Amino acid sequence: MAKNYWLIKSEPTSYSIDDLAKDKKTDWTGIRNYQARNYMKAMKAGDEALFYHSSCAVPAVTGLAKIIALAVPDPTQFNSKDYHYDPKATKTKPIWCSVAVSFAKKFKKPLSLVEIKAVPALETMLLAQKGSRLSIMPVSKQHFDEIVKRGMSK
DNA sequence: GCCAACGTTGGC
DNA sequence: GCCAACGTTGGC
Repeated sequence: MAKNYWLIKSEPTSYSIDDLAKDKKTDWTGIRNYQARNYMKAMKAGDEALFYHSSCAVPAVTGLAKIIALAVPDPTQFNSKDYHYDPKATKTKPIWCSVAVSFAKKFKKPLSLVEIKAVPALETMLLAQKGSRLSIMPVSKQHFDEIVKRGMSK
C-alpha cells in the first residue's frame, strides 16, 4: 500500500513541535471527533504528517512527524480523572483511539496559514477551506511535498 | 473577545 | 427522523 499523508493539529501551548522534538515520540490521544478518529484508523506505520500549530498568534505548519504505530484504544477515554474521559466508552467497546507518532523534522521556517492560502497550488487543501476545523485531515502528496519544500527552504 | 462553521444532544 | 439549542473549534 502506498504511503499516506496527513495533517495533525495541536495547540502549541499544550503540545508544540519543540515538545515533540524533545520527546522524540508521543501518543496522539484526546481526539474526540468521529471524522478525525476515522482518519486516524486509516493511518499506517510509515505515513507522514504535517505538524500544525492552531489557536495561536501565527497558525502554521511547523514541522513533520511520522506515524510509528497503528491506532489503539485511547487510554484517556477510560480514565474518569482525565479531561478527555468518555463515560460511554468501555474496555470491551472503546470509542476513541490514538496513534503513536515520532518527531521527524522541524521546519527552517514555519509555513503560516496565511502563506498557504496565498499559494495557488495549495488553495485546494482542506486546511485552506473556510470553516475547516478537523484536527486530523488527509493531505495529498502534491500538497505535502509543496509544503515541505517551502518549509525547509529559508 | 467575537463569531462563523460545524458537531452533538435531546425533546418531540 | 427532524431540528432547535447548545457546545466547540479556531481564525481573526
